[in-house]
Amino acid sequence: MREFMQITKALADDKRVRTLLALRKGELCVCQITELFGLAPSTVSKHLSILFQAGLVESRKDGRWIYYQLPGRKAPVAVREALDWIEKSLAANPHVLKDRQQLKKILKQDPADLCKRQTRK
Amino acid sequence: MREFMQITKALADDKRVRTLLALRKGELCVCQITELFGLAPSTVSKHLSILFQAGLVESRKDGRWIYYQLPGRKAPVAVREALDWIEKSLAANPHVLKDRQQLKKILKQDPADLCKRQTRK
DNA sequence: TTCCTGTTTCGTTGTTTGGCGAAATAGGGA
DNA sequence: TCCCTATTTCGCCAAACAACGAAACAGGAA
Repeated sequence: MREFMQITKALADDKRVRTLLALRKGELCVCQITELFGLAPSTVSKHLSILFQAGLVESRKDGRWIYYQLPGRKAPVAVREALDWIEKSLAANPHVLKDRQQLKKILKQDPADLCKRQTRK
Repeated sequence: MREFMQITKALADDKRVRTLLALRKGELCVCQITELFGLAPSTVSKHLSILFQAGLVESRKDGRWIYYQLPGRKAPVAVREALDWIEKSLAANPHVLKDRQQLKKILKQDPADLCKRQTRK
């Protein structure tokens, strides 16, 4: 019950749901997600921590960079079903499609530049 | 997006999730759910209103009594998938089984008596 | 009509949560 | 070693939220 409620609470914020949808196409580092939403890096980090603790994302460290991705096939049923549910319900949503367009632009840029701009703003 | 987030927010509270699971066996009136959780009637009413606005429950009026139930087959996909997800993830959960035992006892009592006791407490 | 009662609405209170910026952490590179 | 930088942690604030009790709202019964 506790674990399940951690998932539902993690999904009760649109930024976190949109993060999961953005990760469908592959892993992203914190600064790329930060750029997508226009939030402060610390805020995005908190969101990712909540998703992580619910088991909805995994993370991988590469030097100074931390990449987040959707969990693999061995994830708990509750997690897999949740991700399927989101996918089915929102795949065609205008807001989500807009995010994907925006993400395409972000992926063309150098992540290091994104980070530098974010810390100075 | 807005509608979907209404569903996720509605599910981000364990009383509301447990309410949906309690309704699997059939409709319940407010005072029966109130008895199940030991909350104030006004609190339960608010919870049901949130579930209703998210489309996760339907209601039926019978005199002074209002019965809540799970939505029928014509409910939106996002709602049906959400209910399936909850069912699959929590059907065997100890806490949920305990609720079901408690609900059995409640169903044996006269709803009118439940209500009277609740308003006086 | 006037009661009685199941439910909802309203106003208040204490807690949780999302957001930020500043400071701390961790991991290259000079 | 000492910087530089990507990310996290911490402390704070405002908004959102769960809970309650009191009052309002139905709808049947007298």
